[in-house]
Amino acid sequence: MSTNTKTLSSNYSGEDDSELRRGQWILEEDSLLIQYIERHGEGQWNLLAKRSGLRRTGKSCRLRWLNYLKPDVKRGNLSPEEQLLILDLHSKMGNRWSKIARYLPGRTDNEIKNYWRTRVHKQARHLNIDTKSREFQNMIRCYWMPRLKQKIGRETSISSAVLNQNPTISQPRENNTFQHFTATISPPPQILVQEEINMSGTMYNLDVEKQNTEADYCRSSFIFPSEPMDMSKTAQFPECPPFYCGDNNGYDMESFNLQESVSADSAPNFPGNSAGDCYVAENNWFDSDFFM
DNA sequence: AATAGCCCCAACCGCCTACAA
DNA sequence: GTTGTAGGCGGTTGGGGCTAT
Repeated sequence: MSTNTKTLSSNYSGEDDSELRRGQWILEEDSLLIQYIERHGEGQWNLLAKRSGLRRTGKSCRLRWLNYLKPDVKRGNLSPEEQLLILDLHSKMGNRWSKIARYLPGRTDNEIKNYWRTRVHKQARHLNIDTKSREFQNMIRCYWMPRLKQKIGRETSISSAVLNQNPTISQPRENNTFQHFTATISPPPQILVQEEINMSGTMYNLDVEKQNTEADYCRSSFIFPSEPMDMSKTAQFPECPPFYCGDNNGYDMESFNLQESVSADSAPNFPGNSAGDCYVAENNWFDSDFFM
């Protein structure tokens, strides 16, 4: 859904000048905003709203610019790597969308929040689990993230195979290879150093207010076995362990299917319950340092 | 083909904190 | 201490597109 395709509405020029406009932005408004920012820069949003000729609140102008018009805003579906990073960062930061967004260049806090509320909450709904519950968070860590890693690993091996078969093709340094992703993703600038977290072999300094129990929990060995992560092992992942892999809806989100796979009641048990621990441990899916 | 229902997401609101004047 | 502004967060809304019937 792009509001960029909208054109001047019939009643736009005829509206009462004293009234603030609301709702979808139109091309003319976008142009006005862009031109004003090109001349005067960002900031002073209330002043901008008055002087630019836009009949919008400063806040609305700011949101429109930051979430949509700013040149470096990335459009389109989140890659598996981005999804994985969101899931991981959310497990550490909680709903600190803007902070999470700093680790995903070009993605906005609103986009990440929408992703979380639509895709992730959807899974929780299907499983009849509260997203704030430990069960759901462990579901994400034990199944969802591994599946994303598996997907990333598959893509990597496929692209490698293609390259091997076509040695004349020059290898692009694309972000759809997990190795490249982990090697190049950089911590956001100007982040306060409060906590160091080793993520994918890179030390990140996360501005985490609370040293919450989730972060501690993430480090627990039964969630992340202690053996070093070997991406080649992703091929050993069960193709569809208790998951239903359909319903992609054009996104990379793997879905859980309550009926066919696992329900909240029958799910492998989580912390404090050995069944789930064993399941993960036996498959040895993670490395304890991989996302920490 | 029509339409009802669902999904996604841009945009909004209200509240909050931080900071400068 | 007060006020105004910017920015962040959580929740919500509404429109457009898609899908199932």
